[in-house]
Amino acid sequence: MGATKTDHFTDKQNAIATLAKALGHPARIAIIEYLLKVDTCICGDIVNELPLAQPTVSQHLKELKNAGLIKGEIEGNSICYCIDEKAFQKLQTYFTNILTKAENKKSNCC
Amino acid sequence: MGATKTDHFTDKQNAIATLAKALGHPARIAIIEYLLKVDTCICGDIVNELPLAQPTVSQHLKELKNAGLIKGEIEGNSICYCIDEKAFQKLQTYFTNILTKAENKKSNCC
DNA sequence: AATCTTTATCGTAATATTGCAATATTAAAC
DNA sequence: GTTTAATATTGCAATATTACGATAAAGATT
Repeated sequence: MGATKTDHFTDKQNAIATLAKALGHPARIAIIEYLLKVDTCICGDIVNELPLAQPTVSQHLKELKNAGLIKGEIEGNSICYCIDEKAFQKLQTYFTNILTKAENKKSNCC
Repeated sequence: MGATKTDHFTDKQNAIATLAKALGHPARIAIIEYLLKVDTCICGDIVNELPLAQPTVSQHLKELKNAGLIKGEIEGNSICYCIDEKAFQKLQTYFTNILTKAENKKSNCC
């Protein structure tokens, strides 16, 4: 035991959970926010922005990339990391949907 | 080590990360979706809906409650669990904001 | 009051995550 | 080709999460 039983849930449920999980750490939220703050995508100074050691930041970046939340392209000897809008679009649509459904229920509910 | 360094990040970053983390498991996504599906909030059969043992489901419910994503009221000898819209509102607003910012950046970017 | 039903808690095993020092890799700069 | 700079990988310790059987708690039913 200890491992998540992903095969018992739908692909959609697993997909949303994966995205949410990747954002479930303040360092990764901070990375996303930093990527939005800087003007261009050529941003090789993420490490200096965060209170974490370089290998730790690298690992967080990898997780965000695996989840599809950011894209990374090699640009010379540094790397150009970017927000991947598609993933955030998915999340936003999902939550909008939840709110709509919750609103409709309101009448016969606590 | 192994513990998240929450004190190095802003309250807002930690708050969003906490909400995202709570949704970072397919069972908890499934619970939210089930709560939306049933007509009323008096729903004592969440356990039967999930492919997990009762203590496991109870634990997931507790985590969702701690994160503020659901509310639970004792209703006789069963419990009335409900979506807490405020938390989902926060998430939706957050992602809308991210998308807006990402859109503005698009020009001078990959 | 004995029993049933529903939910929570405890204890514990298996696994995953977090964080970093040390080291590797790779391309630019000299 | 050697050094420098930026990022990735490895290995490992500390901690957290996931899952469940056993048990407890508390109101409902008989």
